[in-house]
Amino acid sequence: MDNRGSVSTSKSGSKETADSEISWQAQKSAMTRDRIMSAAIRCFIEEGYSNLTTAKVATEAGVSRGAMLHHFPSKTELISATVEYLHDQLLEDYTRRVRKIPTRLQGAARRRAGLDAYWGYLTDDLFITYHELCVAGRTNPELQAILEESQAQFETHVAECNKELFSEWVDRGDRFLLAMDVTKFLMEGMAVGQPGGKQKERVARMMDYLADRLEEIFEDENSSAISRHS
Amino acid sequence: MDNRGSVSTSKSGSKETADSEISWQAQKSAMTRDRIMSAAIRCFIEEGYSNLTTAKVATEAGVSRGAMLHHFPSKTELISATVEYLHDQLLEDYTRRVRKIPTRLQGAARRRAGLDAYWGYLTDDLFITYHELCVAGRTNPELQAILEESQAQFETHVAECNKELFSEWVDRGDRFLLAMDVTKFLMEGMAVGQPGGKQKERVARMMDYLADRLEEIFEDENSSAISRHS
DNA sequence: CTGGAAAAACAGTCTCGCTTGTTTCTTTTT
DNA sequence: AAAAAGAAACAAGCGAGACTGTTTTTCCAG
Repeated sequence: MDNRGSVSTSKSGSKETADSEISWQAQKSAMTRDRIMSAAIRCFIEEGYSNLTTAKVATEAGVSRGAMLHHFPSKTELISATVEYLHDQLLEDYTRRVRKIPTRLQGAARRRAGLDAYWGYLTDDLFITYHELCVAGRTNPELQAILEESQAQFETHVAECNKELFSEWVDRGDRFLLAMDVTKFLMEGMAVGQPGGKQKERVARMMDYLADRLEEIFEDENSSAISRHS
Repeated sequence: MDNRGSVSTSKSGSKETADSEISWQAQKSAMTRDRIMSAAIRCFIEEGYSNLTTAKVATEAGVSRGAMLHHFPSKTELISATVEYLHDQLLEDYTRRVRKIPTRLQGAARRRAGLDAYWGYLTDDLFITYHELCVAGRTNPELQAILEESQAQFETHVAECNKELFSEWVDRGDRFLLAMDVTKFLMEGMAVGQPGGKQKERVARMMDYLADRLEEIFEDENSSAISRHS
């Protein structure tokens, strides 16, 4: 809830009340929390959800178990906090990838770059971890509750990003939603599905196919190709 | 390896050597093994991979822990055997769903029924469990080894089934593979992805869209709609 | 300003419960 | 009688969280 992100380390003077807004102690506390949550994510990535222990996280973070238990009284609270932290990281990651698309790209090329950005996001360790947590959440009510909250929030944010990326199409109503769903499901399927052979070629071909379909969805003239079922 | 599937329970007489091929004791042993592996799958479904304990499986199977350890000397061996068992169940499940499609359905209607069958398969508990195991396998080498083996085998089998279902199209080479990949990735994406709101409507719309695209892929006349990138 | 009490951050140890796998014993089948 | 199946008690390891002690920061009385 109180999201005091990463703090700047202005630790030199002890008495200078320049940053009197937030006390030094609170800054230090926030830094430790961040270190611990980052460590937890690394542990998730390395060993998976089921093999996570508080001792490993503490070691990875470079703090004692006692210190960690001070910040996160129970394992559950640690995981909860880490999920929220991960959620923020994911949002930032996606946003960064979208922002990185050069503005000179326009039209179809820009949209294609958007697809590639999304693919990069989906194949990143952060998303893999997120997906793993979702799977674990199926049999863990409290985890699921946390995830559901951030999921809705995230989908909204992605929709915002996409409205910006595909500004030409936002007023297309149903078609816009259809295009977003096709993209989401198809690419997530490739990202989380069981690889099988020749993964790279198949993905490349799918991306081309998908790009074509998106352009097709928004072609006005031939409406028949979009929905025979209406 | 030695796959003595489910055995028929002809337990009445003790001295009748009608089924002298396989001894009664071996039958009993196989039955107990099956009971235990089924119980393990139920435990996977109910509590997930990370919460599985040998004690729970034994209770669920209605045998003592000692008896279970007699058949499966370690937890690892239990899981290995269960994964193979699950793999067989999955194959059977998919085959049964495909076989259930009435032969009177032909052409597009038959293909659409094939999609629905696949969707049923993907949303069944068995597949959910399988996917969960795949996720867990990421950080568990020996589990991954088992899964990889059955994965390749499974994909081959599904391809066989599909050649039967879509016999009109098997000689289309690339397009057939493309169609299968689109189907696989899109539907798996819907099945394992994070639900989000209005799941049912979105899935229904996707299924219609997918069905149309498949028909489109195999339309000969207008080749331009299939691949602009060539 | 400043000494010191209060509070927060941090560290290490201990215990309890859970899970696994071994061992020993009884029952059933051959 | 021998071998296999099944049952139960036992030992060992591990992880979570409680507990106790130490250091650092804050804040206020003097």
